[in-house]
Amino acid sequence: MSHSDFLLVDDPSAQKTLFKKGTVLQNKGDVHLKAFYIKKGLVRSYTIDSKGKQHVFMFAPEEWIIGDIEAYQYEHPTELFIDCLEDTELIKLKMDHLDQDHLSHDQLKKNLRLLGRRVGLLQRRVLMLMSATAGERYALFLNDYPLLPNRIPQYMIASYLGITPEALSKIRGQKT
Amino acid sequence: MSHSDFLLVDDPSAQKTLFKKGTVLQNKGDVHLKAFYIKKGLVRSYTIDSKGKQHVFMFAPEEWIIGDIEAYQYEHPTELFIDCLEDTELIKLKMDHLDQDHLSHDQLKKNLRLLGRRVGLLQRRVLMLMSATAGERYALFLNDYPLLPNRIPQYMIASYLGITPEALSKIRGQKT
DNA sequence: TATACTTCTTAATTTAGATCAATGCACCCC
DNA sequence: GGGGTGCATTGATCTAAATTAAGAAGTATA
Repeated sequence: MSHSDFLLVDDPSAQKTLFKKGTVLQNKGDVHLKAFYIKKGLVRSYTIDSKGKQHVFMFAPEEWIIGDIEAYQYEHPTELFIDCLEDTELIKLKMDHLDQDHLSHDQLKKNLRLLGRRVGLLQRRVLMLMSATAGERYALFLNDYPLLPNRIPQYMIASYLGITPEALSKIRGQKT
Repeated sequence: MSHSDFLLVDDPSAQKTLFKKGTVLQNKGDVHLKAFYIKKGLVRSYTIDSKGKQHVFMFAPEEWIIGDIEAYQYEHPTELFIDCLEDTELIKLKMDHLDQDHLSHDQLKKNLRLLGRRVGLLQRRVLMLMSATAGERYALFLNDYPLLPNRIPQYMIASYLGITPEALSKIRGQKT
């Protein structure tokens, strides 16, 4: 599940930078988006719906890439906020690093594998959201990301799972 | 939203075939999976959960590609059934058509764009499943796929949206 | 034409999880 | 050290949608 096979971090257009916890990397409505390759730290993306409620779309720890591929592909302003949950060192990448002309055959193939894994992850998430109860969701999360729970506040995990913090708290309580 | 830019249908390894409505193209547990490019007709993929309930993962009408990229990427047997909702003419593709060595630079780039769109679609679906009410889900579906509802039984649309057929029926009733 | 599926609708009941509300703990900083 | 502010827990209520159950309407089969 690691993204360490992503080599484009050597891209000359890349700029490596350090951000404090809480820094907002992307706001809803932004255009000309970047993607972020996380060297160290933890970043998340989320939306705010019409009722003002936050929904975590994904977490990106070390070696992950985060960004709004949807907005890039369909060429509209992003719906996603992205911010740092920890002090984070990351590399900003141009979104078109995926399919730029100058990329080598091997780089394109690596990117295809990367995107394929992203599709796989999202497929699992969709099926989970359609069929799993709150308890099952948390179990799947623990299974998929055994190291993350210690680093993320529970209300954000709940948001990622599509349940309320209260519901998650109850599940964890009765699970002993 | 069309996939007409997918040119690999000229792949010499491709075999074009005709299937009757109801034909099962893929069973849960299958390995060595194919992908299917739909020339004419309508195909769907779905899972059956632990309680025996079906969940439609996606519909593929003309010019779409369907297959289990998740199982291919992570190299395990598929969870998805795939079957024909109409008499269907399709082209079977090897799964590694995505990143095969012999592909040209342009073909790789086309495939990247294709996968990028798939990621975008799934992102929207995830956010929808996390935040939208039953009514909102149906409205989004009508908006995204204005032509499909006439071709698909309502209980399958409900399944795709993550709601029951009864709930969808009520929504449609009071929407006049 | 009759018979049997399949799909859709409608209504009564139940339930998982949301919402609302109160309390308890940690950390912060000033 | 005292007073916030943010987060987790617990319990009481509420609600959207699931479940259950019946029947209606359409379509295919024989």
